[in-house]
Amino acid sequence: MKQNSKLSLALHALGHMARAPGTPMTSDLIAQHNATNPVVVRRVLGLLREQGVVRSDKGHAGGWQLARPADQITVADVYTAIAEPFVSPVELGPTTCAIQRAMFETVQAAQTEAEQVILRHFRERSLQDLADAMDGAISPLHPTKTPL
Amino acid sequence: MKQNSKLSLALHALGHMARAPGTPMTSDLIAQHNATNPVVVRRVLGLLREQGVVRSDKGHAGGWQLARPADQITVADVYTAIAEPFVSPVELGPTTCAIQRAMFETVQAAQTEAEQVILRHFRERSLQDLADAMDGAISPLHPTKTPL
DNA sequence: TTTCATGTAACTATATTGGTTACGAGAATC
DNA sequence: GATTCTCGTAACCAATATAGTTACATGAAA
Repeated sequence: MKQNSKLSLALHALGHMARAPGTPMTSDLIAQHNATNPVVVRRVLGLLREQGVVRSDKGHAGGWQLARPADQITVADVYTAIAEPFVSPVELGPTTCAIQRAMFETVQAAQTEAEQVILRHFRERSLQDLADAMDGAISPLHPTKTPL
Repeated sequence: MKQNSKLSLALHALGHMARAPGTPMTSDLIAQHNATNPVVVRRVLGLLREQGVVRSDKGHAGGWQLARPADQITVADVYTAIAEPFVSPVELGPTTCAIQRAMFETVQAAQTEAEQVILRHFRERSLQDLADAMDGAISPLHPTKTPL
């Protein structure tokens, strides 16, 4: 796995869950599909469970599945559950320097708006949209490939 | 120094340079002001020199100064010279999975627009704006504190 | 009771980042 | 010309963050 890997892992796994509602996926299976470790999968999906996005069950026929229909879960739900914003805020220690404060304000304003843009994008995408990609259905947000 | 430290260091230093045009600042002085090391300062400002934002001179009365007037250098110039975008693109290895590709497109679209937003903000700010902050002048982008 | 699966702690491995040391080169001063 | 000041850069070290791994406990179904 590489960077931003948690979100990739989560979205990929949930996308597949969206295609087989009611059929739990095991951490082991997900790990294999993503060239990683079951424990890592549990760590990531555990964050989603805390936010009520997925549920997990132990024992035979156990595993992970969506907590509600795929069209009622947005990419933003997953993104915020991961709790790792793309733009991590700059920090400003105690300073008396007006230049530093001015710089900080500028950077922070840009970062805040950037993060909002990301959330806006992600709110417009459901897991169902991702799952539909497998049927060759192209999302309305990329009309370039529309059949006609 | 902490995270995003390069940009902070650079903007802080250049902000001060903007207030004393023609007077070079040494790496040593900048390092002290930022609780870091002269070598680190040279590494960061070296990136800016490559992009023609600052110049450096050796020997007595040497040091760093702006390569052009402060009102002709934007925060975006500095930001891009640092070459460390706030939103680092997700990577997608070779995959045949349509869900992964759909996910990748969604994330990438959001990231691209977010980065554009950041650049737009930064292009509207010059080093002169930052320097003016020391005179109590409040930037037009934060009219809340306008004297009246 | 065995097996399957998650839950979680603890440790290890690796990558990134910044800090440090060391040495070289050019420019001004003495 | 020698000294001093400054940047330029390579090489190494330390700290941090992230993911991978092992180990063991818990709960549920067969």
